[in-house]
Amino acid sequence: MIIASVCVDNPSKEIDRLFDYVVPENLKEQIKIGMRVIVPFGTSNRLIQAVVLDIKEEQECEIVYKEIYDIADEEVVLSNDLIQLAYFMKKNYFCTLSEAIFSILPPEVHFKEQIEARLISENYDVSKREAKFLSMLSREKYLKIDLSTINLKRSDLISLKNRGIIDLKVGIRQNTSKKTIELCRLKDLIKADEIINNNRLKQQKRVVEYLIDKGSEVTLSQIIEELECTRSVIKALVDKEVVEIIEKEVYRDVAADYVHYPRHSLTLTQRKAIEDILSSYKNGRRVTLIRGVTGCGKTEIYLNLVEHFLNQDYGAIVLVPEISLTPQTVERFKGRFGDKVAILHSRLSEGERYDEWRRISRGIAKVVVGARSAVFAPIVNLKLIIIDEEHEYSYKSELNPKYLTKDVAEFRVNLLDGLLVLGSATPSIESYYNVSKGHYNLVEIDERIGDSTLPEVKIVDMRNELASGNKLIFSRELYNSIEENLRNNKQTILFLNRRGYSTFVSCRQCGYVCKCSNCDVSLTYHISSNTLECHYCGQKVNVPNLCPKCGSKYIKYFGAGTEKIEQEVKRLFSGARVIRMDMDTTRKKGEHERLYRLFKEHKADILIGTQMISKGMDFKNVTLVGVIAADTTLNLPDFRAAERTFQLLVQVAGRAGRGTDKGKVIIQTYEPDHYSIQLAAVQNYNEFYRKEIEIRRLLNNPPFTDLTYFLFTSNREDELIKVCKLIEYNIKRVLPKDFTILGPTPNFISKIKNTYRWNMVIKGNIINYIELIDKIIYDNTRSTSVKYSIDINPYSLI
DNA sequence: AGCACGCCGACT
DNA sequence: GTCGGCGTGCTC
Repeated sequence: MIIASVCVDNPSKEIDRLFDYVVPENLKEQIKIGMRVIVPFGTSNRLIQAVVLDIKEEQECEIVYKEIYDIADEEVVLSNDLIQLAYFMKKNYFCTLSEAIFSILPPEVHFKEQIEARLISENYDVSKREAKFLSMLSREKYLKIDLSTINLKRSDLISLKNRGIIDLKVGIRQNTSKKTIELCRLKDLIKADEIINNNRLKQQKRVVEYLIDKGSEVTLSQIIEELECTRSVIKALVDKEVVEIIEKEVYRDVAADYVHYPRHSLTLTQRKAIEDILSSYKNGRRVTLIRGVTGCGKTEIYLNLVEHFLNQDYGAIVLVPEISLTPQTVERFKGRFGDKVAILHSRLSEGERYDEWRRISRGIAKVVVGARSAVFAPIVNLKLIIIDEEHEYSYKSELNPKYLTKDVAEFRVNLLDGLLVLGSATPSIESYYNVSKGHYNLVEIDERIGDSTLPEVKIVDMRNELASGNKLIFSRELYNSIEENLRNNKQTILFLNRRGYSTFVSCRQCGYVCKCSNCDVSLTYHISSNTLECHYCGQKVNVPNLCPKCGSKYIKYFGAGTEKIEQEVKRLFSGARVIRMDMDTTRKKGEHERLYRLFKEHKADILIGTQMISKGMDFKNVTLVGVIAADTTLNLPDFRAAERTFQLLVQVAGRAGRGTDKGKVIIQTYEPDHYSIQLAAVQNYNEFYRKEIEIRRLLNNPPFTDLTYFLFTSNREDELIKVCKLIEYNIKRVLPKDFTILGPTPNFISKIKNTYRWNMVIKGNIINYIELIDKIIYDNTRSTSVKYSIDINPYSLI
């Protein structure tokens, strides 16, 4: 008897183990490790998907195993290296094997069980509820049943079947259908001749002649379009067996319209960088970090590296932070490698992503360009992974498993003897630390491509502005520069990492601040909707005319967001054409690209935006970048605040002066002496690293230790506190003395959507204690209202 | 996580 | 007596 051990698609901790199934006779030849199968599961045998992880022969066994219902695809979906990756993730990220496996597979291949029922006997004795259901059924044919809309449970249906009242057909339905096109071709040439010689059938004759002329298969839609005929003409020919229609699977084309992107001649620096990377790879170095200033031509280096591996028939993965934000990168890769490139990002429809995924796994696409999850792409013969802007926080998954893309990529290249290239102008402290320890090879590039030079950066102390009587959001320096830029017909980018109009609304008489009723945060005023909005739960409320607490009418708006900047710009610089890009203006699909192109084509003079405009965008005509408030990220209670501020400022500054004209950057701040602002202004990464790494060492923060962040949530505050303390006590007993446990304490945002939040942080190398701690937390929360999430080395401790 | 089973109170 | 609410325990 052949037994297959499978991992079922169920994220629950309770069943985080393999289950054995008998492989039926008809599947014995086809079944392989890494295949997706459908199995009956649980007492009611509902059908779910699973992945085969082991196949073994067993002579006799005491347990009666169930049989595998069917295979889900013809091919293996999880290659051996990806299976090993799943185990790696389970071991490192506090997640179940199922969570790991089903985040490696594309999410859209999920199955839905489909139940159909038919009435077979009307002589029944049933309950009212059952009778109501039976009245919907018919004797003649099976009807699809949606369990969520009827008042019966699965077991009730089975009971009806067992009593001989209905018959059931249980099957599965794949959520994402393959897209097919209809191809038309000649079937019978003699009959075709008859049609041509028959003068009465003018339209049919045209179709046949057209097909003969083309000499091969033509799509149905093409015939209809070109001959301006209808479907019925072709249908008639099909009925006469003159032509036949075949359905062929097509892949939805994700970036069909690309223009060829020619090979650029490389600069000496670029050539040296490539040689360095490849020779260190030959010497067994798996990882190279490129630290290159913004605008130094990293993409061209990536393109050449990919080409180098493609020439040897190896595949590559290129990761960029949230790809839709950088249409340029897609253009370049598609333009250079054409159909060999697959694109994977979050804004693809399910069908599109599924198609791209299969193009990859079948080896049709050799290169994938994508966001975070594309690191799992089943590239055939994978040898190269590139992570651009490697420091970006979007490379850390916020969902379970909370993997760091770089770790996954490193695991994969180590397994496949491949090469990992990390690129950034401001590498993460962790990565650069790996360089200093000799784990990574380093390539540094300090010159920009062509004539463009690094912009001149000015730091403006906003305290002086206020002291000099300037109450505007813009300093005099920034104001004058914007005006000058408008006069010279140059473009300006204004950056502020806060959306909305004002960040909080407060009463000047009693100090009351408008807060969300569901969350522990202040509400943001949005002028476009004239409401107060909660950025955590989305609640919108009307602005009070009078203070809800003291009844005074001195309600005032404090703090500026992008909406306010937009309004101020329009007020102060009348005639300037303004585009605002933030979550509110780019929510609609395609809106992001539209605004990007508008600005690129110089249809606007000033671009105002949040984080989303800080990376990847390349505007030649931008000579001025203004950072409205550099301190917004600096003062958060987070050990990475300085690093994030530095990175953000360098990235934003890099948007200026990418063309021939020298750029200018103005950074407004209330803390002009802070080292991350000072060093960002002169773009001195090395000095920043030296300062920052010392602080990390002193405070024992990553990369010197692991930080494990536990978030506990519940809508019952008292129980939450009790459980947290209990967990802390139990963990303290098992962990060695060199571990530090911080907390448990209420979270920075102590309540979201009426759910209370407490957190706890453990400092120390935790990897060997994961299972133990996981069990303690699981046991202590099991029969309570407390939910938890665990994150190893999170990007933010807030 | 589902889902069934089983025990207990409410109600035609 | 039957309906349904939720605590408990299992899933090859």
